[in-house]
Amino acid sequence: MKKNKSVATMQDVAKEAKVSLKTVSRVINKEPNVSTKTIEKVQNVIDAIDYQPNSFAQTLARGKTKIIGLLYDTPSPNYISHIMEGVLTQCYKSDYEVIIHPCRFNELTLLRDVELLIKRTRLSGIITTPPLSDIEDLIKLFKELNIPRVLISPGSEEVDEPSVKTNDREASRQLTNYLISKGHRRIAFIKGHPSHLSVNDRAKGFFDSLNQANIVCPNELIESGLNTYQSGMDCAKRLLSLKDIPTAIFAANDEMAAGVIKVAYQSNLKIPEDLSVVGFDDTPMTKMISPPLSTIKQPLGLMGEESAKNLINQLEGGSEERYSTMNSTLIIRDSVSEIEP
Amino acid sequence: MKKNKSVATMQDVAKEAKVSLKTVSRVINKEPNVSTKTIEKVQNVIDAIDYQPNSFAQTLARGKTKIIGLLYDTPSPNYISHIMEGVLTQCYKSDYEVIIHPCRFNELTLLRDVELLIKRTRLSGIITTPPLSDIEDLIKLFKELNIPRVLISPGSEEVDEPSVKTNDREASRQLTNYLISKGHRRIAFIKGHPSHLSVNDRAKGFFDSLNQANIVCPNELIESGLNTYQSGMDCAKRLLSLKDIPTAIFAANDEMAAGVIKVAYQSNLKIPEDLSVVGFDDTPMTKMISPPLSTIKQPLGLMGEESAKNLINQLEGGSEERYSTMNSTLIIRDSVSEIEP
DNA sequence: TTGTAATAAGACAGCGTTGTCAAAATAATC
DNA sequence: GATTATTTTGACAACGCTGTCTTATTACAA
Repeated sequence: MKKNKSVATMQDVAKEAKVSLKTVSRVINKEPNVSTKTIEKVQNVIDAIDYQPNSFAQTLARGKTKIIGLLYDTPSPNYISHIMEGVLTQCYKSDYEVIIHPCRFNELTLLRDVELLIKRTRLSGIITTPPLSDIEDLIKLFKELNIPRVLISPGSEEVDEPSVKTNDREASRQLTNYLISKGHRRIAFIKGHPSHLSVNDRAKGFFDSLNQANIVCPNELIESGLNTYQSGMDCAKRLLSLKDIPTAIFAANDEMAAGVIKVAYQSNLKIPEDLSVVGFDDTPMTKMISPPLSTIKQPLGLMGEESAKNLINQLEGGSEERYSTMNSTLIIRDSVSEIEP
Repeated sequence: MKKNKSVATMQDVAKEAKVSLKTVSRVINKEPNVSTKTIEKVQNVIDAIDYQPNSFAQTLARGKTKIIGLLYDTPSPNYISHIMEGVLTQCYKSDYEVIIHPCRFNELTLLRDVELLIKRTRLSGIITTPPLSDIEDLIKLFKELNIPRVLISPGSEEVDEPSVKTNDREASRQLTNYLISKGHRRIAFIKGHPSHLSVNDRAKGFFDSLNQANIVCPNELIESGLNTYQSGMDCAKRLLSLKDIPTAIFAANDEMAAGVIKVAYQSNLKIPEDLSVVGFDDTPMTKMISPPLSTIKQPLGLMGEESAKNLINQLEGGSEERYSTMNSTLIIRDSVSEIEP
């Protein structure tokens, strides 16, 4: 009586198909130099007994893993889960596993944690999301460990690292153009968290547009938030207590924009009649607040897919472009009104 | 010249510490019958060369994995990311890996997909989130494959499966009590997606409360939505076009509640003055809509931790309770007003 | 002391694959 | 048809660890 509990192994296939182990291995890995007759014979047995290769044995024998680590620092659930979705989709296709790893930006142990993760799990490649993509020490670590990587939305303009970016600056410029086209001239901007460089690219687009239209933006109209609802409220309070309040406020993310709207209502301002507001990210709640927020949408799922594709390409020795830029798009809803200039 | 690129192996440790492979193995796995002197000696070497065991070799040799699969069906990003956080935390402590796997509830291939996942990755255990926790065929599959599992929030009252539940029914009752205590008598309820059983537990609590207070709820006040913002709007439209509209609406989740609020505003009803609204889930946006929504919060992170704990306990042969119930809590904000009965 | 039990350490064979190299089968050449 | 080139297959040793069994060492008793 054979052992029957455990899963089918390559031995079983080989015996059943009357070929050697190696031949089965060849069929599974689609290696060349196997006659079509043999392929068919082996494949039939594989299908018949529903054989699945043991990835641990494969990994051990090959001496390298097929695992990608996705590092994130608890940004919004919305952000990470869409990125994740894309990464998973792509990795699934190429037969890679994904290990999701939450990090803490501020922790002293971050570098050591990541180093241990890499060594322990033998990660073959890494994808980082903001704000991790901007931690120089982390990138230095990757270089030292010589581990392939892709940075999602790194903030600094010139990174010499494989990365997936969005044209946030351009999108931001367009959104500002839109405000200007609606007659707004006194437009405030609420910047994002100072250490989230990518969010601050958005400010650049804002200024691009203003410059282009020859509008000067007084300092009092530039606030700096922390990406949170609360900080949006704080900034809005300051802006709305100005003697001459802005006619429109552009917040670097939706959460802060929601804070602005809240404060505006508290000050008995109607939106968009008395104040126009726009955000950035197209988080689900933007549809649900009143009025629905005009904003900018990043193709998060695609960005995830693209980064995985890029990384896998590196791992498999492909030679495709290592930098890509994806298009964010304007979502126009009801939070902006036309005013007399 | 030795090979120096690759990572340190147990061989290296053994050689350096002048002990056998097996002894190193013993130290690493904290097996008994090693003298403290040897332990120290070996541990020093391990620390010195920063040795990390190769988990693939371990897995292969042990014949079983330390991997947990987390299955989900793209519910709200908020839900899954918090559950995930808890699961990861717990697994990290116990040295388990986690594979996150998105499923499609409706797909015909679901069962086969999951079966392949299990076989391919040699999952040692599985955690499911709603609505997957309610798919009987899936649970049957788990039984057949004899794979340890924990269901998060299964809908049916009596599941004979290890599970982590919340006292949603009770919380729901309390929230309804709260509405009643504020003078509301004509209260509408919007049920959730028919196939999301767990969401529908919430209706039960609603009726519990009404019965207890001897309030009869006419059928016209019971609507059935699909958990989405849009469906909340649809239901609200019907409810608010009744000749005698309710004074309060309880939606089985926040998204639908947000839809209700939207429609109420469109109908020029003020909230909470003209209509009270409550939701369920405490999604982040509930704080950001106007008025902030009263709702119920599930301890998602803890639920994740608890399920992982439960599962790992099963895997390691522990004998703790396999069913646990966690407390959801009322979050009272500003979406309910007191009315004259 | 000597013998015996308990404890500590080691030898060695797998675990299920793949890589290397050699052997066998087939095809191509003269 | 014999010889050589090419394609197809197989034997066997890793990969880095753990489980089992054996041997060496120490502790304990008589």
